[in-house]
Amino acid sequence: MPRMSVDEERTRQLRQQKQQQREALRERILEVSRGIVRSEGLASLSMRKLADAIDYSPAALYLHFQSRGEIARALREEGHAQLRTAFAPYTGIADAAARLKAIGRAYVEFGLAERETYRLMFMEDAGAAGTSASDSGAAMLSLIANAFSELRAANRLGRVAPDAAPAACAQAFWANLHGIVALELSGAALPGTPAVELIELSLDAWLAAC
Amino acid sequence: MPRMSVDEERTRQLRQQKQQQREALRERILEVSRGIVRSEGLASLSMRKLADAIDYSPAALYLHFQSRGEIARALREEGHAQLRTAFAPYTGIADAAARLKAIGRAYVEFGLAERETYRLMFMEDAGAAGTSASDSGAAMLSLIANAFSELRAANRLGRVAPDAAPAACAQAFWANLHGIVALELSGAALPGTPAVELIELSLDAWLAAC
DNA sequence: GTCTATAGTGTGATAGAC
DNA sequence: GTCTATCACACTATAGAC
Repeated sequence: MPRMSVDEERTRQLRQQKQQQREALRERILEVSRGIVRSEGLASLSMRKLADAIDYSPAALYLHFQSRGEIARALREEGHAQLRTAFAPYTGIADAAARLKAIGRAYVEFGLAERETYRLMFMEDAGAAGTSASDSGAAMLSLIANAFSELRAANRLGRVAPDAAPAACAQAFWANLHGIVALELSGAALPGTPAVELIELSLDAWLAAC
Repeated sequence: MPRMSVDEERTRQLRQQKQQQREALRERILEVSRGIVRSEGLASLSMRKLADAIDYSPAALYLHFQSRGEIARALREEGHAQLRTAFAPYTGIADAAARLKAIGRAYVEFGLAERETYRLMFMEDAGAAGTSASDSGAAMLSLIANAFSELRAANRLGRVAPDAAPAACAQAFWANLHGIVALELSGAALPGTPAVELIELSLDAWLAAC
C-alpha cells in the first residue's frame, strides 16, 4: 500500500463518497422505475413521472441514464436474472423430463406473477436496441435444449420427432410456454380454462411418454 | 311499390347518393388505414397521417368513426375474417388430425405473412373495448375443439390426456401456435430455427400418434 | 359535411443558469 | 449535479365558421 499525504487521503475519501452517492441515486432511479413498470407497465414509465417520484428534475435522470430506453434495458436484464432465479431450484433435477416440467411450470408461473415485467422481457418490440436474443434467453433455451438432448439420448422422446435438433425442440417447447402466458396477458385467452391447466396439458403433449 | 311524386323521387335519389358517398368515404378511410397498419403497424396509425392520406381534415374522420379505437376495431374484425378465409380450404378435411395440422400451418402462415395485422388481432392489449374473446377467436377455437373431440371419440389422442376437455386442449394447442408466431414477431426467437420447422415439431408433439 | 384552428395533454431530451 | 425553462414534437378530439 503506497503512502499517502493527508490531502491525498481526504480527496480519496471524498471521491469515494461521491461515487457512492452516484450509485445510490442510480439504484434509487431503478427502484422506482421497477415499481412503476411492475404495476403500470413500461408504457407508463415516463421521465417526468419518474422524476417526480424521486423528487428530482427530469434533467437529473439523464446524468445517470442516457435515455429512457437504457432504463428499460436495465429493467429487462433484472427480469431475466429474476427468471433465472426462479429456475434455480429445478435445474438440478436429475430426470430430464421432470426437470423440463418443473421449469415449464416455473416459467408460466413467473409470467403470470410478474405480468408487466414479462411483457417488458418478451412482448415488447425488440426492434430497437440489442435485445434478448443474446440475453439470458439463450441461457434458458440451452437449459431446455440440454434436457431434450438427454431425453433423446435415453430414447425417451415418444412422439416428438426423435431426429429433430434439440435446439429446435427447445424453441418449439418454449413457444408453447410463451403462448400460454402471452394469450393470458393480452386478454385473448378465453376465461374458461385457467393457464395452470393449459400448462399441464402442454407438458403432457410434449412429455407424456417420458 | 307506392306511387311517388317527381319531387319525392328526386329527394329519394339524392338521399341514396349521399348515403353511397358516405359509405364510399368510410370504405376509403378503412382502406388507407389498412395500408398503414399493414405496413407500419397500429402504433403508426394517427388521425393526422390518415387525414393527410385521404386528403381530408382530421375532423372529417370523426364523422365516420367515433374514435381511433373504432377504426382499429374495424380492422381487427377484417383480420379475423381474413383468417377465417385462410382456414376455409381446410375445414372440410375429413380426418381430424390432418385437419388440425392444416389449420395450424395456415394459422402460423397467416401470422407470418400479415405480421402487423396479426399483432393488431392477438398481441395488442385487449384491455379497453370489447375484444376477441367473443370474436371469431371463439369460432376458431371451436373449430379446433371439435377436431379434438373427434380425435377423442376415435380414441386417437395418444399421449394428450384423453379425459381433458376438448376446449382446454384446443386452447393449449392454440397457445402453441400463437407462441410460435409471437416469438417470431417480437424478435425474441433465435434466428437458428425457422418458424416453419417449429410448427412441424409442435404438430408432431400434439398429433404424432394420430 | 367539411373545413380551419386550436385546445389540451402528453412525450423525450436539452440549454444554460447556478 | 441539479435546477428551471423550454424546444420540438406527437397525439386525440372538439368548437365554430362556412
